Amino acid sequence: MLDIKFIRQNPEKVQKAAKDKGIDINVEHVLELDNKARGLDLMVQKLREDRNRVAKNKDIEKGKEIKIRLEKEESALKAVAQELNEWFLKIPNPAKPDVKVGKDESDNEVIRKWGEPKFSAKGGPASGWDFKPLDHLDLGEKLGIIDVKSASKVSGARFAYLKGDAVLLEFALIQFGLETLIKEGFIPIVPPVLVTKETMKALGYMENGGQEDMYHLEIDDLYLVGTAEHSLVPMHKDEILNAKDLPKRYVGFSTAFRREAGSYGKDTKGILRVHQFDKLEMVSFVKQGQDDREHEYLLSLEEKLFKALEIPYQVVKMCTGDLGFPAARKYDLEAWMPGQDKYREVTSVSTVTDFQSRRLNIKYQDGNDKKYVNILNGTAFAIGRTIIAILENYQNEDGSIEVPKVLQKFVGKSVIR
RNA sequence: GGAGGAGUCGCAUAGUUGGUCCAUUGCGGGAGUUUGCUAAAUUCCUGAGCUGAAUAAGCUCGCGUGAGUUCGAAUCUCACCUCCUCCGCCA
Repeated sequence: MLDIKFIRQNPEKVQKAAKDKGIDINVEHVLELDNKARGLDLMVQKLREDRNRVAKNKDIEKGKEIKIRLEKEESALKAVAQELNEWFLKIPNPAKPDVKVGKDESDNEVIRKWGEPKFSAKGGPASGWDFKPLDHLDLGEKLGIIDVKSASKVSGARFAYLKGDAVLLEFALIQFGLETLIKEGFIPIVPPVLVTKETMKALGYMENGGQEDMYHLEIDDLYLVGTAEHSLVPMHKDEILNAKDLPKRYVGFSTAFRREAGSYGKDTKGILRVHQFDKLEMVSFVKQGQDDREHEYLLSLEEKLFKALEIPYQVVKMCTGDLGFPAARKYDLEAWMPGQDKYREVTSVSTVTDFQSRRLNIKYQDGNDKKYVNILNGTAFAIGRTIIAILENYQNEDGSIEVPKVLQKFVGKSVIR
């Protein structure tokens, strides 16, 4: 949610920002409702003033008269305020000025690359590789560490069993990620994975069809989180943090649940796109105006982790059309995946500025002022996809897998065979 | 699931025969003054908004949430939510 004052003062800016994100809203209509609500509010306040004065004088007759008028105005105000709120919440967070205006992912920009893509079709055997790489599912099945078939019997499509050394890899990634981030001062958290509808709404993910991708438990009206962010960010709902305690950084470990509605037929092979996967997620709460710096910091940590794994990647900066509703800027880190001969998204880091903290009412006390915090979130490891990248990049001709050096002490071996 | 108890302006507290409560006090936080420093003393400010050029003045709302009773509710009624204690069940 934006500051209504900001919308009053910059209606055309807000309108354009929504358009850039491909979201259809009518700012003028919102301002009309706002105007109407303010007029009614003024009248209601005046009547209440009269009422209070009359009550003090114990003028019962006059009080009765005011009461009737007040009830009428109050219900009118309530109706307008409700309609206003409905439209108001549909206004997306504008992108930062440095974000490129674009329609969809085809307009995203690759801003840097790291590492030499192995097994690249372009470089091919010429670059020293004399066998054709397998994809993660072929490797995983050969090694007996990924089982999609059994999962489909038990749970349906887009689920998987990780077995044996894949499980060791998962826990190694978690340990390595935690070790790295705890050194940076992050507080580790295991959060709830079920949250209320109010929480999801407050996060701004129920707008524009966002609820389509979340599992909903009807009897209890609870939602399964799509990422730990969904329960980490609202942890401080309705709180006033101390400026001294900022920045506050958390690293959460949880399972993420996604319906993947609308992605039928896309990435159906293996565990690239599944309904359930585990994830290490970073969330930062920072002071106003410090989100840009924090954004670069979180991105640098993501890069640090993948550099440590020695997996080639590229950093992609999202254009306005690919940002999502609450984000003001977003970077994806795409790891090289030889099985597909392309880079695929493995992490994502966004600043939502004060968009979520307004709805969630998370402030900090800075001197005498109470200000809304800026919130950022980013992936440390999406475990499943990181395992894919490891299997495919570290494969040998015989189908065995070298274990990345930094993970060896956690896996307890240097080769998976 | 059952029985009790409780939810007050960052934290902790006072206030329930309805009417100087537009809510007490302490701590924390902020601004200033004083003492050479550390530290302490002391004054003022410290819920959210609205009208307004205004750091002038005034007003409204706010005591878990939402309804209701009333001329008037933190105080009365109802529903709901959350937390605590005990019992039952269970990883």
